[in-house]
Amino acid sequence: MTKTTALEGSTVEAPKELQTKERLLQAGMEIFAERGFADASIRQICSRAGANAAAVNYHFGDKQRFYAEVLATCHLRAWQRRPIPRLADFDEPGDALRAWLRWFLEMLTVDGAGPLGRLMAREMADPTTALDQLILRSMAPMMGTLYEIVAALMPHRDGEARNLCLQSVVGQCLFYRHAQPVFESLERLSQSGGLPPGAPLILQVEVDRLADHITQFSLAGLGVTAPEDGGSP
Amino acid sequence: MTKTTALEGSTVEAPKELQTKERLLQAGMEIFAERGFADASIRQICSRAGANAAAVNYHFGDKQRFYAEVLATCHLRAWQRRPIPRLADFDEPGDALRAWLRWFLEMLTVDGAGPLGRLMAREMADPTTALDQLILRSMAPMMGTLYEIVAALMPHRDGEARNLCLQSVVGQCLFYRHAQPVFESLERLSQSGGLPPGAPLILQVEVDRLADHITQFSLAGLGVTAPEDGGSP
DNA sequence: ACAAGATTAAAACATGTGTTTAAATCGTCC
DNA sequence: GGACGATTTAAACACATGTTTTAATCTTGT
Repeated sequence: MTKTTALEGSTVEAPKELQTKERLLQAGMEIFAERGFADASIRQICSRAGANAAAVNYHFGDKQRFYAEVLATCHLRAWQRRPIPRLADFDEPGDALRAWLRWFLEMLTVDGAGPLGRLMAREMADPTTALDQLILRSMAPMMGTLYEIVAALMPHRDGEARNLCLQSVVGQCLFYRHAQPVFESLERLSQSGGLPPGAPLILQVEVDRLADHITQFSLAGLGVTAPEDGGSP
Repeated sequence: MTKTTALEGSTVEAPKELQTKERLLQAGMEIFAERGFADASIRQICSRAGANAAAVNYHFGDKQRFYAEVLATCHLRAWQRRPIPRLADFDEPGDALRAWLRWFLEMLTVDGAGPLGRLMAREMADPTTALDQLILRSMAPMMGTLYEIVAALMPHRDGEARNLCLQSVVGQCLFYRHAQPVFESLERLSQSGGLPPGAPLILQVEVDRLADHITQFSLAGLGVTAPEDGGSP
């Protein structure tokens, strides 16, 4: 099926073919995440990978199939780096919710966690033909595990109420991915004194504090607990 | 300052100059909203406006300044079509929150309400040089009015807690703009039977139901009320 | 009616894109 | 060592883009 006819049983640990293919995938993840599918140029990707401009077309066929493979690689590595927390792993559904939120927020906003979050956001902003694949492979399982947690937290409500609450939870997280450019622009504006005095300054927070806040806010919204009054210790 | 040296005191109600300039702005709003700044081509915009390919450069200088003017026009028309609900207009802060949410959701997701919501989302997904302008002119006032409402609803909390809650409220709304392509793709997938049986089907809801849900969820999250148990009548 | 200026129109320019082609290079096996 | 296939390289192709240019057309004031 595949075209790996040569260098199959070689004694060398890292064959050259996988070398540049791997470098292309790495560069593709970076640049597709930075610039999006349309704005990322094959020449730029090949340049960062230290390969010729025709390397992508040789190894992957065309830009679209290369992009699809980049998405698949992203998904695979993100999920094997840290598996998604499931309801069955916890005694209390509230703990499962907090763990899920921490996992989701990290994937979305922490750069070191891989570019899957950025690529998902880009695919939502302007979809390509690879959106269906991304939904089936990445998004649906994430939402499925969260739905189990939400269902355990509100067992007496019907599916539509659960879906609305699930979306309220997910929306709070997605905000911190989509608003990142706004944060940066606000920081820039506030340094140059271009902000009106009355405007409330929105600030970035660490993932742990975010997960704690969204957990409390959502548990209250779901009707599980009354929100704690604390916050400033 | 401006270059309107001719046709100034004409008796004609709709001078030709404003005709094509207005048509260009209209087509620009549509196509920039559909395809984003980079992917929208000047030729396509001029074609939809029934103008020559050089019309944009003649009337606005270049693509960037044209885009900035489109954003400004969008903002102006969206806000004069329906003013933003303010805290002072309501007796109860909860009513103000519900009205604000309804206004924000409509701007974000209802096509007839103008393309400002789409353009804001696009500018967040991959920013251009016009993001600062959009923040100062459109986003900051929206968030300012919401902050007043949130502050009235949680008078005993500090600014950081209020900001976190504000972002939780905004995130729930933004979800329904950013997830729209996912909704459409899910609908397509479910019709072709490509969805696994266990996957929870996320459905679109009307703006009024959304506003009600987010109001209840958020009031509970803010610690104002315990969420009602009802939902299915 | 005429002339001046604003507006349109068509064509060309420079540039960047994805992709293909053809030759050169490399690695491996007989 | 030499030959064969996989890989890399450089060049070219076809096309789309934003912008500029030049001439034509329209509008208006006198």
